Amino acid sequence: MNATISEVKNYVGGEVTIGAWLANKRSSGKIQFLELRDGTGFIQGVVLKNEVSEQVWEDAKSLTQESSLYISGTVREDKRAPSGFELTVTGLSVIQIAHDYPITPKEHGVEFLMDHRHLWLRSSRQHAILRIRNQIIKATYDFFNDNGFIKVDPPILTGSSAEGTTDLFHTKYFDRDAYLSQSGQLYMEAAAMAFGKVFSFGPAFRAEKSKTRRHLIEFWMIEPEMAFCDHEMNLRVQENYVSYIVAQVLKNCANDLKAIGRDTTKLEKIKAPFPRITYDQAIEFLKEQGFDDIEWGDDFGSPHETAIAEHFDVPVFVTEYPTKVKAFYMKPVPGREDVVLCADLLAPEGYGEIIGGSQRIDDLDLMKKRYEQFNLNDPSYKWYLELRQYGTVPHSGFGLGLERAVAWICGLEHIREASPFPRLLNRIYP
RNA sequence: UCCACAGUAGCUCAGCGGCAGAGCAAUCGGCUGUUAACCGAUCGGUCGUAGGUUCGAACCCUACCUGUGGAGCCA
Repeated sequence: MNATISEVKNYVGGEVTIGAWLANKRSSGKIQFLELRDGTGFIQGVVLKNEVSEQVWEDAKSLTQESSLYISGTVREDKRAPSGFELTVTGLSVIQIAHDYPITPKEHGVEFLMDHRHLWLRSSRQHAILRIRNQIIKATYDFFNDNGFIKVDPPILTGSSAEGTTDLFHTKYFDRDAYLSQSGQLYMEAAAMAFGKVFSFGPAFRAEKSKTRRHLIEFWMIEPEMAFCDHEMNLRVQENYVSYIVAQVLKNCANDLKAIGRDTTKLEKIKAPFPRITYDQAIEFLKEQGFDDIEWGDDFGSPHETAIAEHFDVPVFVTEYPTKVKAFYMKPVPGREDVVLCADLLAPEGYGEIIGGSQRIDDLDLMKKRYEQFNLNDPSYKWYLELRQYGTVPHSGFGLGLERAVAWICGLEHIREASPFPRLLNRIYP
């Protein structure tokens, strides 16, 4: 019977054949222990010299780390095995003997592992992280589909920048200039005016020389946008969504969280509603904490964000930032033009901003004024202004960085492990 | 772009002015319950690159290259 390692528990006492790689091997004269992996899990195969043919014994002896094979054996429950099951080997067929596999069972440095990312993905730790990433992706699709959103995909190649602040990757669009998208938000606003509630999930590119544990050059972003939705409703969607993905990971990835040593008691506290503080209050708080390098009107630096987030053990919304430090499309707080209806969601444990969101300007005249202020009268922005011209409505949305969420939920030291093939400053290989 | 730290065997590191080292990996041998197995042996080097100081440089100095951490910017 062909089986995967994850299915082996259904065949106790029976004989199975598994396609696998050799993760490690320990031998002892007349007994060999083969640590096998097949992508679904790990199992130990036990080869006994006086119970198998000479050929099987010699083939087992020839196996090296990451050699590929089909292996047959009898499934047995065993308390000594980490998974509870072992395979008493009856036969094996070598596909390929691998020579000099670079990643050994000992420790390695970051540079070496990143150079071998295509092989590093085979390790149990990377497996656990990427399975949790997959669970977050699945939970994202489920959450938005179950709440009346439809997925609409914004373009990746664009003729102009969405916010004008960050550096974009430049490319050619036949004989014209084009850029890789840093955000699909403006397009999602158009989609929201067509479908009501929409979300996107796709790659974003930022050509910034950022070099920290929180930054990727290419990352995946989830960007919901909702018509007839104000700032307050927007925050509620955000806290419900984040609580949902954390709950789904806790429910469905217990083994993976254990494999990477995540303290799940910290995740169990992540339940909506989340605390909120205004920018005004945050500035006051920072002054009390002894920060003298920030004044009202400045955007927060990393140390400021960390100080605020450390004060809470759940994510915290910082709301109503000064108009001048935020994007041109954010709606001012009624009766107070100097701050806008926006919020950043700061993750606990120093993981920084995982969501940025706002209510958007719906007033045509105000948006025209912003176009003047931000010099957006280029024809490529005309369509965005027209969204306010033909049946404008209050609307809001946000963007969540997938890898930052993965890094936080997994408790990773660095965001690079949250992406299968991370693009970092000076690294586009493999 | 700026600041800090680091490049020595395939990998992780020690050596810090006087003979180039260890553990792991690899290769060979031993062991019937191993879990990063263990034990013995063998193999393994342009000390990042270029220049300088010195009787003598892996070690001190200068420049460059590469990497890592951080700042700014952001999700």
